[in-house]
Amino acid sequence: MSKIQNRSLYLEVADRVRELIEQGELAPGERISEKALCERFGVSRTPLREALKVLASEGLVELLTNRGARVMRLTVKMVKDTYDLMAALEGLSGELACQNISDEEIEAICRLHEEMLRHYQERNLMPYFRINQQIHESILAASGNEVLQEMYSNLSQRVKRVRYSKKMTDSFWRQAVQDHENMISALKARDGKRLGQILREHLCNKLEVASIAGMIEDDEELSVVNS
Amino acid sequence: MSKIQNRSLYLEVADRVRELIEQGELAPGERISEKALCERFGVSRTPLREALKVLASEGLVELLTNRGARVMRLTVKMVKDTYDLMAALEGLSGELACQNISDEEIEAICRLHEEMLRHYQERNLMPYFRINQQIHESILAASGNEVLQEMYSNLSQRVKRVRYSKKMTDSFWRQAVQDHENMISALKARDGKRLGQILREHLCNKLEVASIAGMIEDDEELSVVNS
DNA sequence: GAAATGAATATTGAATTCATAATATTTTTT
DNA sequence: AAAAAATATTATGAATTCAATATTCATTTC
Repeated sequence: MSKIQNRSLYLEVADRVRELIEQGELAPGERISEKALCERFGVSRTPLREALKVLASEGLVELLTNRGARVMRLTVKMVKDTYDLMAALEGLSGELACQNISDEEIEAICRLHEEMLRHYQERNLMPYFRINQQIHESILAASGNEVLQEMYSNLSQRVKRVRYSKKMTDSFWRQAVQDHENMISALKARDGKRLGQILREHLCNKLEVASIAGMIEDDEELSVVNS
Repeated sequence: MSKIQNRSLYLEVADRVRELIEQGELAPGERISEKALCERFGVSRTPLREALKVLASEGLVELLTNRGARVMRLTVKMVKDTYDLMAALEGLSGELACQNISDEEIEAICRLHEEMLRHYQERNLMPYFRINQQIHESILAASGNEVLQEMYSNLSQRVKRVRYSKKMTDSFWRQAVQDHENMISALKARDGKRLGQILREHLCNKLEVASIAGMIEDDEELSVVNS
C-alpha cells in the first residue's frame, strides 16, 4: 500500500524548486519565471506562488513586489555570517548532546569516526565529507533540541550551494581530523563544555569560507561552482 | 509626501495575524478560520493563505492538510529548547559585538544600562524589561551579523506569547542586574569571550522558563497568560 | 544618434470559481 | 434510544479569471 497522499501541492513544488536551486539549475540572482516553472511542474500558479513564499522565508529566494522572484544571491559576508552562526549552533549541540546522548549513540558516532578516518587515509574527499556531515548531524540529533535542528538545517540549506567549491589543503585537512579526534574524546568523557568549544572552533567550515573569500571581493556576489 | 505603496497584501496580512497571535487574541491550538479572517481583514483567501504559509514556516502556525490552520501550540520543551538556542545566539552576538562595536555604540548601551538601573532601583518591572530588551537588541545589532539577527528575532517572536507570564523574584532580579554589570564591563574591555560567556549564562531567560516549567508538566501544552 | 515619450505586451497580484476532502446532520437500523 | 449509515453542508486545495503594475518596443524629439 502506497503512502496516502496527504501532502499539499505547494510542499512538493517547494521541494522541487529547492532542489533546482541547490543543484544550481536555477542560478543565484536568476529571475524565476512563474509561467515557466508552472509549465515545467504542470501546476497552476497558486501552489507555485505559495511555494515561493515559503522559500523566501527560508532565505533561498527573494521576492520583489510586482517584479517577481529571484534566486537569493549569496555574498561572502552572508556566507561568513551564516557559518559563524552554524558554528555557534554546533557548539550548543555538542554541549547538549553530552547531557543527553546514550552509550549506543556514542558508539555509532565512533564507528562513523573510524570510517571517516579510513577515507582520510585514502584521501577520498567526497566520502570523507559525507561521513563528516553524518557525524555532525548525529551530534545535532543527540542534542535532543528540535528547534536547534530545524534552524541548523535551514542555515545549512542556504549555503549548500557553495559547499563543494573548496579545495582542502593537506594541513587544513589534518587539522580537521585532529579536531574530530578531540571531539570523540570529549564526547566519550561527556565533557559538554569541551565538546562545545571544539565544535565552535572547528575550522572546517570557516576555512572553506576563507578560501572562497580569497577569490572574490567582500560584498561581491558569490559565484557558485557546480559539481 | 507619503511612502508609495509597494508592500504586498500577504505581508500586511501576515503582520496582522502575527499580532493577533502575539496578543493572544488567537489562542494557541485554536483553529484559524480562513473565512473569518478574510472577512475581518477584508481580503480574499489568496493573500491570507499565502500569509499563513509564511507564518507556518516561521513556526507560529501549523498547517494540517485539508484540515486548516491552527495557532502553534507551545510545549514547555519547545520553549526550553528555544531559550537554549537564544542563549547561544546571544553568546555569539556578544563575541562578535566586541570585535565590531564602536565607542559611540558602547556609550549608548551604557546609557541604557544606567536607565535600566534606575528602573531596577524603583522596581518598575515593565520599563526595566523594555530597556533590558533594548540592551540585548543593541548588542545583537552591534554584532553586525544580519543572519543572526534574523534568526534571533524569529525565535524571540515564537516565544513572545509566554514572555509576560513570569514573576521575578527579588534574588533573581538582583542576579540579572549583576549579570548586566558584568556585561557592561566586558563590553567596555571588548572582551568577547567573556561577554559571550556572560550572555550565554545570563539566567534571565532560563529562569522564566524554569518558573513556567514548575507550573505544568513537561510536554504539556503551555497555557498563555495574557497581560 | 541618443534620450525621452507613449503604446503594446507580458507578468505579477488578488479575487473568484470549481473540485474535493472533511465535518456536521439526518436518517435508518438494531 | 444508541449506533451506524447516508446525505448535506462547509471548508479547504487548486485552477482560472480579472486587474494592476512592470517591461518592452516603437516613435518622436532634441
